[in-house]
Amino acid sequence: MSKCKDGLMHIGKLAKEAGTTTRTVRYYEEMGLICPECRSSGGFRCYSQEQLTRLRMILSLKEMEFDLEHIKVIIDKREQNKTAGELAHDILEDLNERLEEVEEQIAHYKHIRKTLTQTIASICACLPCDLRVEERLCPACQTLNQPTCQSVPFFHSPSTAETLELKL
Amino acid sequence: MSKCKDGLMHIGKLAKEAGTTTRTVRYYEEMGLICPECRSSGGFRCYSQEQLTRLRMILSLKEMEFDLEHIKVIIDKREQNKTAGELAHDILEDLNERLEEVEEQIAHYKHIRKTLTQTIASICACLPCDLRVEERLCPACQTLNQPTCQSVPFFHSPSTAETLELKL
DNA sequence: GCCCAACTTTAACGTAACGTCAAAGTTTGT
DNA sequence: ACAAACTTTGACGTTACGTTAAAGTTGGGC
Repeated sequence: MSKCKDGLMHIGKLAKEAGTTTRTVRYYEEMGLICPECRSSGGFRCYSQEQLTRLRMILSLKEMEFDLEHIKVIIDKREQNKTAGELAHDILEDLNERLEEVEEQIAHYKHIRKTLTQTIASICACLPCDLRVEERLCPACQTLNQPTCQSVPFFHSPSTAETLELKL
Repeated sequence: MSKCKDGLMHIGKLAKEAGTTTRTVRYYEEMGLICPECRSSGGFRCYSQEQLTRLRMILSLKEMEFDLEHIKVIIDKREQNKTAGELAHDILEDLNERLEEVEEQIAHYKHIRKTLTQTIASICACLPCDLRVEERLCPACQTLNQPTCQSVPFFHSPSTAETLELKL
């Protein structure tokens, strides 16, 4: 298997151990997130367990969908020689902020889900219609009330759509 | 105000009416989603109400976060001269598929939320610790059980982290 | 008819986080 | 010493526009 001096490893091993790709590791290096311990005489990157730990930390933060710029800020805080308590205080701010954003994402997608289910329901009403696009509103649609008809313009002539709220 | 012949409008008016930007409209044209009715003698794009309706439809689909390629497929279905019922059937497939994706998004973010709240809880346990990074695990952390200690490596020496699950 | 403000045109670079070649050099095992 | 497997740097592609920039067009007022 791949050998490297001193218990160090090349980029492929590092990536596999952390469950990511070599491209990702190189990109993180470009972004200043991680840096090899040294290079082999031929120029290969060599990493220690310390780098592996750091990479795993980065990936854990990425799972929480922090952007790389933010991750950089967060892991750099470790080097600032604060006490664990101070560090915890700082990091908790980031985590709580992120938590709020995630709550917003959940609310956002719930809103989309609502729109989708409503639209689906109203379009179901169009299933029995045999008219074609040029023929404007079918009688069934004409008798339906506003909310149900919101999706109608999608199927019928645009000229009739002007007076309707376009939900789809 | 801006005038254009025949009740047509230039791109700025169209964008404003639809609640978007001129750049977006031009981009959609590039992508083949929308196309001006004609051009003025000087080369300005001129749009009719029909285009406005189409643009609004596109934007409605975008609110449900369909990607543009998919939106193109969906709105092109209107031109296929099917009956409204057939069309409804087709579109419902797209909407239901999208609905499933959205459900997955919600589940995904709920998972992240869970990870975040757990991590926050465990890091709170580190708040009273006065030790610095070089000093390895503090006594308090050593006596804590596994789940609570998962976040410790972030604060302490990476060399101690090897034996712990890295959650953060 | 002329002028100017407001609008529009095309072109092109920037974004975020990598994926995916490509061509050339390195390690490693045999 | 040779080949397979790995690594290197470099560079373009992705999505849906935002943001200048430089130059041309419109429309209204005088």
